[in-house]
Amino acid sequence: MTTADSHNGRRLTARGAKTRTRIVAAATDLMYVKGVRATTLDDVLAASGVSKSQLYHHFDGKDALVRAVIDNVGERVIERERDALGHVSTIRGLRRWRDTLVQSNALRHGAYGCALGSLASEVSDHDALARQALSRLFTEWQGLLAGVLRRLQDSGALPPEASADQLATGLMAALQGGYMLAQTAHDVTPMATAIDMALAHIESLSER
Amino acid sequence: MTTADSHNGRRLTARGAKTRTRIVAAATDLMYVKGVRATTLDDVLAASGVSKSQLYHHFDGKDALVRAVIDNVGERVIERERDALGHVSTIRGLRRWRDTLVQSNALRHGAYGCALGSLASEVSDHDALARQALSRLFTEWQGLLAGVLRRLQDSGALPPEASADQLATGLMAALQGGYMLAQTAHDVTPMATAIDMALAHIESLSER
DNA sequence: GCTTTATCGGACTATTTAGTCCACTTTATC
DNA sequence: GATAAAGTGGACTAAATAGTCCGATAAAGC
Repeated sequence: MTTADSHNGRRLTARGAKTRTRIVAAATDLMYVKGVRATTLDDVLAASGVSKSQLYHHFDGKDALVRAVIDNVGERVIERERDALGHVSTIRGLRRWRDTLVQSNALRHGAYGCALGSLASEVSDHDALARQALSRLFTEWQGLLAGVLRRLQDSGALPPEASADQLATGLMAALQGGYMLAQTAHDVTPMATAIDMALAHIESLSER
Repeated sequence: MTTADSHNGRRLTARGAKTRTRIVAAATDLMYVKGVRATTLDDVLAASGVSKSQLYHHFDGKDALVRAVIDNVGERVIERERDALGHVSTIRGLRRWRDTLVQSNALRHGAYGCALGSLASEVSDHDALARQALSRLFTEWQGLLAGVLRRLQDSGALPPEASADQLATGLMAALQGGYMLAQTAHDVTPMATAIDMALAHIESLSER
């Protein structure tokens, strides 16, 4: 993703790369807990212990930094989900995936929501490039879910006439909507209930 | 809801009430399309044609104004949903409700999301009072959905052992998650798919 | 009418925040 | 080691923005 760095063709020394990473890491954390707009560049500077000129040396401005954060969060989420879903081929495996997400969100009482989803709702109506990047990430994530569903079909645990893509969309919506309700209620229960309903539906398709 | 007005015990003349309404209406519109944080008080002033002293005369500050906007949006959404859901007692009625929401959102290519959901994700990590107000509104909205489901149970269209409350939570999550995915993709399809899956699940419970 | 209170306009202040600039240091390359 | 480019610190600027204040008008209550 080249949009995030303001100096594409430039040499980047190990020292520079390290600073850039520090900036993005600090911005990622801050924007997750405080929100994008509430996180000021000075906040990022203070948290990363970097000077202002460095930030503008590595990024064209706040929007570019936000896009770098999106890339960073996206990479981490996709990697996490690839590990969690890449080889799942049973309903039970899908339930274990659910348990992991719910328990991890329960630790914070659902307070911060989904790392990607929070970014999406905050950034969508401000920066079209960022919105598109997030859209691609959601698509990729959904693709991982669709892969699981197709493996279920291969093993006969899900009828072949079911649309894996549509079910994946529904499952992702349940997950994201659940995150949002949990965040608003400061209670993880609605998230768990929502995913459970989606999984129950998928499971029920093979029992008819 | 008394938290929104800074002068609770005070007299409020018809003129004053009108001004207050104008302010809230303008703020509601702006915050829906621009987002809460991106909407400045000067924006609200310009859009409502009101002076700054008036805004501070009626509200303690921006947070109080946001809470008034939440009350306003909440009232309108709940009233709309009460009209749309209050007497629904069939699956077909539920599908008509779905069609209305999807079509209305399709007009804007899903660009702005759910009026309540957008507020929720933006405000939750900043103002606890606002978050709680939104949480109550979601609960009330879900209650309307649960009412429909209970009427389905009364008429035998849904088995009595199903939990109307949990299904309502799942349906609301599908709706909100769908709104969010549609907003990110600028395409209403994922929202339609997500609600359809939730409705298919509800429908399937009576066919087993 | 008279008094009080609500309503109003808009200039003003203080602060925050994104973004600029320049002198200086480190690192890579030949 | 000389030179150029990357990296760095931090003061500075310009603009945006929340919030204050005061003088004035309109409305209400007696």
